[in-house]
Amino acid sequence: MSSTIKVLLAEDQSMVREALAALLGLEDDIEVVAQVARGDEVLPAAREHDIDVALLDIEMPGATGIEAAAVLHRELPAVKLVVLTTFGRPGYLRSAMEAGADAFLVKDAPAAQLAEAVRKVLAGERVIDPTLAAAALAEGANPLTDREREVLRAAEDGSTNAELAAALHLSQGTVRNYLSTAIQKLAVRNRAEAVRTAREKGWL
Amino acid sequence: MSSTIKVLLAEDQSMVREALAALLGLEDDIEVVAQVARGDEVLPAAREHDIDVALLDIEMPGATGIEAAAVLHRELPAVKLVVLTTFGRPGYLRSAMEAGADAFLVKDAPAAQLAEAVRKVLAGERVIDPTLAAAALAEGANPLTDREREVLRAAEDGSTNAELAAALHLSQGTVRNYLSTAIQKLAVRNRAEAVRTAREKGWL
DNA sequence: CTCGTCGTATGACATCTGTCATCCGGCAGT
DNA sequence: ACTGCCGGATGACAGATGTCATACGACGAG
Repeated sequence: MSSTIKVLLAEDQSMVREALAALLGLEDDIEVVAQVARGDEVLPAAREHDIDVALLDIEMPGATGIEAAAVLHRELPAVKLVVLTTFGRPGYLRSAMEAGADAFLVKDAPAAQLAEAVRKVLAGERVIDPTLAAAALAEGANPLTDREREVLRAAEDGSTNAELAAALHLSQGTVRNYLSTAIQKLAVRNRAEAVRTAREKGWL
Repeated sequence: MSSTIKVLLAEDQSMVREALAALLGLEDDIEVVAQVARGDEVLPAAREHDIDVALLDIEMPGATGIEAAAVLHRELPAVKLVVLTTFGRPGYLRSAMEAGADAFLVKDAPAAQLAEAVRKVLAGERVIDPTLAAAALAEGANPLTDREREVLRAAEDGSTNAELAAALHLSQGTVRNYLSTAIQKLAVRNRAEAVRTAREKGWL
């Protein structure tokens, strides 16, 4: 091994981030050279530190790990991307791969897989949970239009049609139409279930 | 230092759990002697390993960290309890303290606080984020009755009144009454918002 | 014993939500 | 040029939801 693998770690929960850093620190060939807590701090930190691999949590303020991955892929294509998430949602996997991720790990996988994944992506391999990959393929693509997603996202907190209409500059009837079509596409019975299953599939 | 502090670590996400173990492993005076991934495995593991401190994540299958804390407090009162959670919900803090927790940490606190908390609880101190403590006190107690909570919990996934009535062996009208009073108590405008704010406050 | 609260229930009413048909303008394929 | 889809809108209707008054038995506090 010529020199250590330089890793950027992006994860918003300090305790988890520093714990993961400690875990990776146990590996002789890996060095965590930068840590950030927000998605929008990833690119600047990556530029500053000349890293080999970026380890990105999806759920972060500022920008999601997937958005950060897309930016890194465009701006620093040599950097390998490992996306890490609590939720093994097939839609997340799909978006992550589209954003140029080289590996996709869920946090309830064994810890040993983390260092493994870092080494493998650097060797040019891709690391993906086969079960999840199958699920992502089986599920098909996101059937929702942009607007439908927007309305669903806005409806998540329990806003009424009137509030949604005001917030999105739409008529109340249009809001209901979008929700109605979304409900049908998702084969559920009301907006709450629609929001739920769309989230679950990673389609929001 | 007479001997090392023996810690049980309960957290369902392997990667996080093992990372936290690695973090604690860096401390000379602390030793993680047992790890479990489910709330209902806490007591047996604690019995087997003769531990000083239990570190309990709240969000776990089997039983929540708070439930596990209550059980440990009753069965092994000598064991100190550190409750750890992603969500700094005041209601969680309240329940954790009622369950006999000695420390309450949120995962986005600095990692150093974890080892600190372990040492402090062993020394008989209590460790609580002052901001969170203030919020818990300011918020007052949970105003919802048992049944209202049950119905709200059941309504979380978007079930209709008919489904809720069937699931809870109630009449449809009664379900609506409970939801109505819950909505009023929480000062919101529909069940979705009610579920949301109740969750947020840790009242479910 | 009485008062308040909880769990449960009903009926009536007003409003919100979900569905459907229908329409328009824009834009991408063929 | 035609077809189809998307974004946007309206109106009508049925069904779900939220509110309110009211009722009853159980139970704990006073």
